[in-house]
Amino acid sequence: MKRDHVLATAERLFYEEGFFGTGVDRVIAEAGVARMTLYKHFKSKDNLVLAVLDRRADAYWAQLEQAVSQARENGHSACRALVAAHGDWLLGEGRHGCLFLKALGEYAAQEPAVTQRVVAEKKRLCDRMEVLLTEEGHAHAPALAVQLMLLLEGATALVPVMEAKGVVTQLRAAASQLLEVRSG
Amino acid sequence: MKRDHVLATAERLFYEEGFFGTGVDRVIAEAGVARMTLYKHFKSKDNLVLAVLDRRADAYWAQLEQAVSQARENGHSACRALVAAHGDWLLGEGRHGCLFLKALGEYAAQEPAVTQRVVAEKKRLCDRMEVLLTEEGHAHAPALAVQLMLLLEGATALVPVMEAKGVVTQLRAAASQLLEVRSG
DNA sequence: GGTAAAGTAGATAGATCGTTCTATCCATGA
DNA sequence: TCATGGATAGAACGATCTATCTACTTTACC
Repeated sequence: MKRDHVLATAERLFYEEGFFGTGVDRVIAEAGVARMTLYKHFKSKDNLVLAVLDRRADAYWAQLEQAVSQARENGHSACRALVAAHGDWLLGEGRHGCLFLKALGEYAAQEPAVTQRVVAEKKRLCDRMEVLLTEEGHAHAPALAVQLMLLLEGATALVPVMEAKGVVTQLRAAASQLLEVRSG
Repeated sequence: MKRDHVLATAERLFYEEGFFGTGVDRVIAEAGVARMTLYKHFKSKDNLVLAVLDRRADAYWAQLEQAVSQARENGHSACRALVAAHGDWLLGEGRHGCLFLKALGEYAAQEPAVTQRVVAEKKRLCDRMEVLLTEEGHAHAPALAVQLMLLLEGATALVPVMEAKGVVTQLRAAASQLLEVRSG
């Protein structure tokens, strides 16, 4: 299907050059499809943007949940696995920061659907973290989940402007420290 | 001067609605000045963007350094004061995240001067933190500075999508924990 | 082999973008 | 009083934007 090819191309361009900075002409040129092909699958650019966010979230969560499953099979901490998987994601696909926050920054004042989608995405991650923390017997799981979110989002934000490997290293170190103190 | 009024208006609009999302027409309309007044003070929109970043940095650093000075006068930890001041900044002026990273997201692929400016800004904060940590006798100051940066940037990134007061509360709590462990 | 769907190229519309230009207004100080 | 210079409104430029339309070609399937 051309649909996913357009989607993949749009995701890459939006991520590298911004949403407003990437015109529809650019997307179809790089995807090598006709303009009407794009508008057949997505009724507007806003619609395409939302579809791109969904695609990105799917890939991210697939990587995260696989790491969590694997940790469970090996009897390792799922929380640590999640943090580590986020770090891996950043090194592999996160060079330009968080696509969701990027979308929020450009569309917040103009497209409520984007705001809603981004808020839901971050809540999902925070909730997931909280569940894992609770399962592993941490006290104050909600507060600790927010603290770990700070580290994850901080790393995502800094990867574009600092040395990526160093950022991820310190992400793991700091998360370890926050997890140590309160765990049994 | 009209210059600063244009600058203040542009800063607000760029921050709330994005750089590409805010046209020059919008800036001059909200500032209540003529088009040529803007172009007399700023030779292009890109130029205006860079000036807005400088203005924003000035306000941010004034607030931060004042807190550091005050902490020193009272014999308190300057590191903690810096973290706390960043939290205060977020609650007051940080509703929509980091203006610099927002600019990076929109202009990175297109205007190298913006990238350079943003990288320098983040480096400045990290270096400042490292100096304060060293002064207060923390071991591994460079690594710890990055870890605290993760928390600061994470809080900045999350304020737009989560409850702001909770985010800042956990920022302080997590920073306390990272600072406790290694301090004498 | 024929039919229906999917994709193609390209023109087009209408809006908005950043930027420049002109012509007019109004304040200040000599 | 008059000149100078900054600010004004608004027209205009070419470029670019999203979106639509038409007409033609390819693909896939019964």
